[in-house]
Amino acid sequence: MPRRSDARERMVRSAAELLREHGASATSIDLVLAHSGAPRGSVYHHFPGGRTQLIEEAVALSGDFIADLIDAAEPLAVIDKFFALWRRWLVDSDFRAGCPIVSVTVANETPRLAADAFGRWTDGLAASFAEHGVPAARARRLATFVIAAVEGAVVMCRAERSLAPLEAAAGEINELLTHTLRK
Amino acid sequence: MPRRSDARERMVRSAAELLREHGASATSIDLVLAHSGAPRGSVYHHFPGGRTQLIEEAVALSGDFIADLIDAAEPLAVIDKFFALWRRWLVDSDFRAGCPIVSVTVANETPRLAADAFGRWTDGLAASFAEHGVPAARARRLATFVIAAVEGAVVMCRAERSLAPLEAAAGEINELLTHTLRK
DNA sequence: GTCTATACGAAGATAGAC
DNA sequence: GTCTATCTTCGTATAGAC
Repeated sequence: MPRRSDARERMVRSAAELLREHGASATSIDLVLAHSGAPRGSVYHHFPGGRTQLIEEAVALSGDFIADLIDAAEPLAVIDKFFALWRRWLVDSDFRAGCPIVSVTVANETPRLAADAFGRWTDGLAASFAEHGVPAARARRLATFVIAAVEGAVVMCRAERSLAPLEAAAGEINELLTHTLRK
Repeated sequence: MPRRSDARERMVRSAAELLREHGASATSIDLVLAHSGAPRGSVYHHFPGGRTQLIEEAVALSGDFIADLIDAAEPLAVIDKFFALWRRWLVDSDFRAGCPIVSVTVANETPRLAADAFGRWTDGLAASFAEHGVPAARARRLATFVIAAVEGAVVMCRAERSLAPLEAAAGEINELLTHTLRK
């Protein structure tokens, strides 16, 4: 028995995982409880805002996690880590899990927080490109493009149950960046 | 009053539209009925397979629609039509509607038909690239990459309520293709 | 912080009348 | 082809005891 309950944190983490695997509308309180093992009785104690608050916190957590991953110096190293993360999530879930931010966006839930996450990722990647000789405007366009390509590739990987689309994106993007970044 | 009922077709079209705007899990029979104006009483007459069959037909219809659009000769013309379609769908829906195939994929509904749709789009685009001097293997990788980038950009556009991500993808892709295709 | 009980609506699906 | 129940399950949310 934990010294103090960690049910709240487990619920947020479960919600984030369920968003990735089942989509936003299917991520119900019941499913989160079953997945996290948290007790029903304290849901509205921990989340007075109900399901909405729970989803919002899961989106914020997921956005932060990837934003932190992107905040590194070397652009090509950042890209590598980015692709490695998606490769792992896809394979570990047998191609059932994708991006939680995409899940809430296509369900038109928490659009504000989704835009926030995409914005921070873009900022981080663009800064990394800019530090390596790419003009600011192009750096931002390139960062947006890279994130879009990866997100789209992840969706295609899930449908096709194969890493091929992600590897296609990795190949094309590496080639593009090799020619664009100042060495 | 129509000579024979067109309720069935209206339901499939409504389902496709609702998939784009509300996601797969939220596209309920009730919502389709309200949107299409079709009568409740004949749902299981037209769709003995219930909601599953209705969603499947909507996915197939949407997949066909875009596959037909892609089956054109000139690669750059195809890309232009592809981007124009998404631009229009995003703006006309005030950034609330995206790709129905993405919707069913992130909800893990009808994965077979989703893979089918992506596959046909990829085939069409790759064939177009190959006819213009791109080696077969690269043509396929490039086609996958382009579709992934567009799909990801559409999701980002919805979150940010802006066409910027789609225009970033359009710019980068046009540049890439200009250098890759045989003139 | 956690429990049980409960209210209420929406969902998918079926049965039988017309 | 369309109608009106009706069944069952699941969803969010609240109330009050412990």
